[in-house]
Amino acid sequence: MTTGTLVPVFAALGDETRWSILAALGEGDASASALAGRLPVTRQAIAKHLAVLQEVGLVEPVRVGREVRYRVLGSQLADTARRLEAVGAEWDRRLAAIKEIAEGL
Amino acid sequence: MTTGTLVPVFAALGDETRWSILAALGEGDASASALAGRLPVTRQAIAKHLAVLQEVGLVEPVRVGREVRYRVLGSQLADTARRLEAVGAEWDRRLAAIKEIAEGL
DNA sequence: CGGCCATGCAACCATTGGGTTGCACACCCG
DNA sequence: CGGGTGTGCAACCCAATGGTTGCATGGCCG
Repeated sequence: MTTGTLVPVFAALGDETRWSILAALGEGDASASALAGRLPVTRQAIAKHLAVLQEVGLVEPVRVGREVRYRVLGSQLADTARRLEAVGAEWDRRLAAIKEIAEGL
Repeated sequence: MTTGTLVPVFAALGDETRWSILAALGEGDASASALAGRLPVTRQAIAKHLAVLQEVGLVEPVRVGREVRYRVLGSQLADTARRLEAVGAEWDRRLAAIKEIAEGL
């Protein structure tokens, strides 16, 4: 049910490079070029990654002079975590109920 | 840091079809063939998905007679959720600290 | 104990997607 | 005000992957 816009977020989180970007941003906002300096990929590749991260709301652009810094949004991560936990709990609950019925209790 | 074996789980969760499979399993264990009955994909496709879901520990095979039912493991989902939340909280904390410094407080 | 039914494996196809190079543009700083 | 620096856009490449069909296999159930 609560599957809504959740899947794209996981798709975004299912890439190692994206995590390095997020980790780097976790130490302070940075531009695509700056990130390209400390990661083993091109600036353009990073730009693409930042685009998908922004699209799912995990990151936010901030114009500073002529560059565009990106800020990681931990709150979105926390939100996703909560929704994920809810789904898992629901399945556990339902399966427990089924198991009880199956065991004839 | 805690990036360990987390990414593949998200990659697995980043697919709509896989979620339908998980949702279906959430209503009770089922075999690949049974799932193929209620989903608009081939049995073989489902088998592949079940393989990747099993590999990241989101699902568990259970032999029943000559068929192989699959059980969804909500606990793994809950665990993933907790780890995700921890990472998000960490980033938020660090960024808050940076912000304070930047503001010269 | 024989046939049916579910599984497993393999080859193949099309699309997505991460990555690159190259170029155009825009903007700020000196 | 001019050139370097940072962005954006486009074309292209290759590997991964979601999906299919087809066939082989193997184990229950009647």
